[in-house]
Amino acid sequence: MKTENTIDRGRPRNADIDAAVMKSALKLLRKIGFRRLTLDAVAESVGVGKMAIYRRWPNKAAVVMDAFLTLIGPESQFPSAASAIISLKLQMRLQAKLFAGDYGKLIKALLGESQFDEELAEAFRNRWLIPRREMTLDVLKAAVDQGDLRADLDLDTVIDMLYGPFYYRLQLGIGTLDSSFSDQVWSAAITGFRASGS
Amino acid sequence: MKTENTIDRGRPRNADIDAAVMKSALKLLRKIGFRRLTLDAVAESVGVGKMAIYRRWPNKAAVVMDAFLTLIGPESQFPSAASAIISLKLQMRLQAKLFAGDYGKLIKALLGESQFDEELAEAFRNRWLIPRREMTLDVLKAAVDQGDLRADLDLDTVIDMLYGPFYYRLQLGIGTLDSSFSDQVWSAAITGFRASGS
Amino acid sequence: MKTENTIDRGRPRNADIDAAVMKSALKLLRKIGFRRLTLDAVAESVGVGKMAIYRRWPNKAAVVMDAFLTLIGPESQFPSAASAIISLKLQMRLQAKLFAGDYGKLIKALLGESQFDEELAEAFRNRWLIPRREMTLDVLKAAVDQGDLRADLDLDTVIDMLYGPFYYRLQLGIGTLDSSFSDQVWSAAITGFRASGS
Amino acid sequence: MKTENTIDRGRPRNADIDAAVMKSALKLLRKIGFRRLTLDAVAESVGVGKMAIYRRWPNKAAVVMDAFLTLIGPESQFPSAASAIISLKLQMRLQAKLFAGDYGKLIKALLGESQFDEELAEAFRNRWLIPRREMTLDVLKAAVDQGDLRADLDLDTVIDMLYGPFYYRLQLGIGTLDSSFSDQVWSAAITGFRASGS
DNA sequence: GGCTAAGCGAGACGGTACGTCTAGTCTTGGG
DNA sequence: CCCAAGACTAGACGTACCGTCTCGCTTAGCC
Repeated sequence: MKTENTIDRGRPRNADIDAAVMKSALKLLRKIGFRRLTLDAVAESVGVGKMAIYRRWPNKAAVVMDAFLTLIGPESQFPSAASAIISLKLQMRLQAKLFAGDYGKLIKALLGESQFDEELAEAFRNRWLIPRREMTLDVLKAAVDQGDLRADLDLDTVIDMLYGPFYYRLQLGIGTLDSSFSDQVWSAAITGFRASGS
Repeated sequence: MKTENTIDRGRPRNADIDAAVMKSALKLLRKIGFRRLTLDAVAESVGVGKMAIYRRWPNKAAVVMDAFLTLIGPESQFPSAASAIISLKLQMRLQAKLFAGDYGKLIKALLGESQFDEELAEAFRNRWLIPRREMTLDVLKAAVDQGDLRADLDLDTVIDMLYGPFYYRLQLGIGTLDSSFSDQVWSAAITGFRASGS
Repeated sequence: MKTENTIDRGRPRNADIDAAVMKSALKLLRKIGFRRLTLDAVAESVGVGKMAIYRRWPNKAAVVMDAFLTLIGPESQFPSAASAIISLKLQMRLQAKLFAGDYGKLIKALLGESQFDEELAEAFRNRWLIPRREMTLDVLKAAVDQGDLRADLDLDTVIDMLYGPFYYRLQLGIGTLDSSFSDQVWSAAITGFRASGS
Repeated sequence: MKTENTIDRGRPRNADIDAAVMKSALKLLRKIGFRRLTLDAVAESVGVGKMAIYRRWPNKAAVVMDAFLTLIGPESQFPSAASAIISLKLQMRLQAKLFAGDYGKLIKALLGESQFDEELAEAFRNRWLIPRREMTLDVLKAAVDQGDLRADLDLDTVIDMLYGPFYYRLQLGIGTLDSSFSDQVWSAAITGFRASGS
């Protein structure tokens, strides 16, 4: 996707720096939070000039976002299960667990910062949100095929109802995020959207 | 609530300043957003010293939050209707409309900032969220009494499922916030939580 | 001359800071030189924010120039003597001594920096050079009246010939700056410019 | 001086680069001055890597100094004349003209920068100043031989008195640099240092 | 009517991070 | 070994804004 049509000239960027910066950023992020995290501190801890960072990312938020997405990329796949809705249920439990832990803090911070930075928001949407929605969409379609959900649903709205409550509790700081909660949301949704006549 | 046990001495505060500051803050907020809004700018535009502001509010976020709450306070009441669930449906439509407009931007900013400022988050919870949840709770209880919702529900979770999707779409910047969306969420929830046997 | 027609409003500047900054600047200047002197270091050593400095002076050079001029202001007066040319001779010895010491370093740096900063150059001219030239001019006029110098001289050029060699040796780093040198310059000039017919 | 005892191996340096770099450096120097001149800019304008420059000169100042000296090298020789002091007079006029023009600016900048950079100062002394002083010294000795100057003079000081005023006016930005000024300095000096009894 | 306490406009203050800039060095692939 | 390109470290720069403090002045209520 990132096709550079220019030939590679000059000293190539040191890929280790990318990784080291993101790692350090995540570490500091967990320790002191987004606001108090400074790129000066990151640069110093990595033993790198600030320019090496600003050459790669436009600002602090972008660094952290990239770090987060790189870290979390492979996780939160849908578990395989007997039926699509069971797979969904299990995945929602994982999400609850994820949100309740350290990742939750990261998401809080990044989503918060995204409210003020459209680029960041876009990165969050494109690299975190949409891929996960796509996966969910596939599962929901399977559930429709399997006769567990009605065929006339707006599946986007279904997704919003399934996952909205997670973000809500995470951001608003109200209620708990555990599998009990997750299961309630799931079962209510499944009941509400169940294939009629069942 | 704000019981001052000291006798009022000295020059009393000029109440006009409170209003003017909040008004100016809201105006700037809409124009340039929370981040780029400075209290210096507010103070100057009002023709007031910064101290006059900091005497009234502890920080920038508090000013904006107060402005927001003062502005929005009377709105978003539950409309009266034939049944509780219909009243709920109408209120959700109002909420969708609210979130889609200028208020949505304010909420975005304040909720975003709340991720980094616990005091702000608390103010948001106590002065915006909880009052509205209480109202919703009453309506839901009425709906239970009226036989439209099962009696064994965790109503807090019900609220999360009803309103979570709104915040989700607002914060994530995905999808639209209109009465069609609102109605879908409502009807799915009502179906999912309907009194059994109906 | 510095008549401010605006009424004094707001918190007045703390005059101690002016003095402390200049003092610290001079101290650091002597220790590490102009180039390696940073206003960050000055600010920190004084326990002052950088803004407090930038509010008073536009840049590093201005701080140092001001410090220098404040420090040196009262010095290098013409000593009284039997005749004008003797007073001149004594003053030139003082100047040689001045240039050979710490002040010489300051002047080197400031004059060097002035080559790149016209404002600075102007300050140097107006607050250091011209006052001293005026004094010298008076002495030279007296010497003319006393019959020790011809009356048809361009006294500005005389001054250049008297003091040019000092700056030359200071800036070029060639030769020594002592009273022997000073006396040679003086006697050659006096001989060259002596009233004719002697 | 720069005797390399290693056999020439590998690709030979491209001699065109030396000239092109110095030319570009001079051009930029005139346009934006020493301070704002960057070797990055020079390298780019010449279409050369920075290393090609740093392989040839140790730093920015050296490049510019070299450019200046290469440019100015052949000029400002002593014109031949009937007597040594007349030759001196003519040369001083040339110097005045030189200082008043573009070369003056270069010298201003280089001498200014020399106040902060000992290497540069040394280059300036060794490659500009001293050669010219040597030439002047020869002329002054001839003048002594020809009976126009006393034999007991410290000729170094004589040189300082002859040329100091030029640098003084150049650096301090006071007075004009023309042949009238030059002649005044010359005649005063000649008179002051004339062989006694003449 | 004078006293006292607090409010007020203005703006200085310490602190802190920002993102930019440049010097001089290093590292690619290729000649 | 040279070259073009450009990444790299180091570190100062000048700006911005926060929340606090201080000045001279004003405005109330209390004695």
